[in-house]
Amino acid sequence: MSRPTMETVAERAGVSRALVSLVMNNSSKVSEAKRQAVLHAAEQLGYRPNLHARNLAQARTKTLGMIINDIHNPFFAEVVYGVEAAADDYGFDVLILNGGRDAERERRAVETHLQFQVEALILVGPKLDNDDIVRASAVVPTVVVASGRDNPGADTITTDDGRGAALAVQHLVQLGHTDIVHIDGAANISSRARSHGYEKAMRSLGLEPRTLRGGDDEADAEAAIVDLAETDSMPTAIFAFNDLVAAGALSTLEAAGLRVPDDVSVVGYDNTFIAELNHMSLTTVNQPRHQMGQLAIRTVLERIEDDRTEPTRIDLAPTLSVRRSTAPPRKA
Amino acid sequence: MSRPTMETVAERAGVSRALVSLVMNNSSKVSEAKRQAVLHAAEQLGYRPNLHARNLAQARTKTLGMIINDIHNPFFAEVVYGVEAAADDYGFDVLILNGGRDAERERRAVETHLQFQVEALILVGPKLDNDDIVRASAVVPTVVVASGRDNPGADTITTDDGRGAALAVQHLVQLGHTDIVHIDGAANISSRARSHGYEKAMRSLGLEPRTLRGGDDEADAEAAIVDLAETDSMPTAIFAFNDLVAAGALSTLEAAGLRVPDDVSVVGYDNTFIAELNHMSLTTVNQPRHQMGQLAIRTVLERIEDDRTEPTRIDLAPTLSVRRSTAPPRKA
DNA sequence: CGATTGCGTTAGAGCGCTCTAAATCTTACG
DNA sequence: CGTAAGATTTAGAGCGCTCTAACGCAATCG
Repeated sequence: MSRPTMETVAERAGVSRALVSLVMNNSSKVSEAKRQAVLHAAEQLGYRPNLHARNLAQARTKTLGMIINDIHNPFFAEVVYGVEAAADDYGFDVLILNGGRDAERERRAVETHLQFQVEALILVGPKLDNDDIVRASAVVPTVVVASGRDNPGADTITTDDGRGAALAVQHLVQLGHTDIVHIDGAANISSRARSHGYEKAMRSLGLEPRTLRGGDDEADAEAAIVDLAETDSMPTAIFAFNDLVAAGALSTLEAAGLRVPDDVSVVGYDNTFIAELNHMSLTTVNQPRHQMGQLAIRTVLERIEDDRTEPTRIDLAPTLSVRRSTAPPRKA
Repeated sequence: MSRPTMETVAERAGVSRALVSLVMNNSSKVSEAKRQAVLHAAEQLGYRPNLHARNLAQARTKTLGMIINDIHNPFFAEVVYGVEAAADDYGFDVLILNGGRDAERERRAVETHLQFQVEALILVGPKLDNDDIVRASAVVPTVVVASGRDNPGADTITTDDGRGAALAVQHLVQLGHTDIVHIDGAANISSRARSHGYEKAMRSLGLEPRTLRGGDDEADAEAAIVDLAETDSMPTAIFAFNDLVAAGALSTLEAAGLRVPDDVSVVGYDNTFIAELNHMSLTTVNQPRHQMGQLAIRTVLERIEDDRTEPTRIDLAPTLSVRRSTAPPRKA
């Protein structure tokens, strides 16, 4: 039961194949009578245009390829929504491929997208290295979202991680904290920028930074906290690399008999929905993810249309979402 | 700078277009010399096969279309990984489209996939109604994952929600609870099955079920809990429709001055990663999501190959993940 | 009334690839 | 040395669609 083609529809409607094509692309120069006839025939046959044929004939696809670092990570979901909304405005389809936190898989995903002749590539938090990105952007306009690397050749949309870290520090200092420890993101791409921001902000306020090695999830916070507890050097506030690390800190602090925020304040990063959970109620740094997604599309499509060649770099301002995990330090 | 085609490669390698095709599909009947020549030429030119042309010529795409209810929801992510792993085994690409919790968007996504000539449709927790599903499965083999409806014409992979609810009840009863309230999922598709399972399990153990209206996220739990507190009819255990509702219950109980699990035990459903967070540590019902994803692919591909026509229905067994939100009731 | 305009419609080539059938080249053997 | 069997390679049609150029026809005009 092979699917009906334009030919079939044309025959049924008693017109030529070309006319059917015109109707399908709702051209204005088709008589109402024929248009109806064609639409009716198409309806009856359950006709559906074959995108592959169309793409081949048009030599363009109106399709964008997006690769998400990890479909697990709710941080990226919001970006996806932003991307989709904007792409929709421009009449582009967005194909999503899951990177699965693995550079090799991402590389294959890029290949698949290129074979699908996507008109642009949107890489959300890619694991790919600079070489891969150069290679990709040589073939097709590429935009990288939420990854602060160089991304030579590609457009880049980020938020200013240094600034975000500074916001966290400033908030804590305003509450009266002076002893603030940072648990970093270890090898994570954004880790450097955030810890630099933290350190710079601390120093500029005349405070001594203390950075401990963390990681990218809950378990990674534990060692750091345990260490603080054992060496009796528990600060009055902790600024964690991301919400998951912060969540880990929350549990471990509690297990050590400390209360948040009474004994220790905790700030996260990313404003994922776990920060929002009432039971967590985590003060955290927010990135305008939806907007980042939208800007990614605008930037890259503008590149297609105006064939700009030099890469653009947009760095948005983060904001702070204050919740109940931070409070003034207990009076000593 | 239009991309190189087979023609270009053939010319460069000094062979015919057909030979290039053979090499690209690594046919065994090509001499090593020519193969090298072709590969080399392709490499130099940065040649990449055009999937649209190939699909058109082959009249098949080796591509599967997946639609996810909501890319936000981490519950679905694991299913995606299962699907991808299995599809990979069979050499199929999986295109993901985001349903965005909206039936209309899903409908458009189905249309897009069909125009891409996908060989099968995988609907993960669809919002579509039965009619839509019938219509889709008339065109292409379709499998529905994690939605307990009829799904006429389509294959269905679910876990037994009734059984899952029973597991929760049995666990609580074994701990010694007899006063167990269920907060349901309101209009949610799986809500009926879970609350029925709960009620049946309660009765069969000689206990009186009490079901309150909930919803599908955190906020929805609040009213129910507040009601229990105000009418002074707080049970010793609560079984929530899903983890988010359970999380809502946790917060609201705490706000009311009750401790979990000391005063009240709480069980969730879905075993999303928030249940796993140490700070939550929620006892919850687990669905074998990865396996569900894999089975979805197997089922639907088997359908393609063996052209089976009657729909299959697979109902997997849930399990219980016991964590720290449940404990024996306090001695009265 | 023949020529002109324009609208609506269509023929036909071509997009990049696969696939069948046929052509060509080797090799082995009597 | 001739030839048949294999092993390689290639010509050419066709996949379903778009797009350009050209065609037919009715209305318009001098």
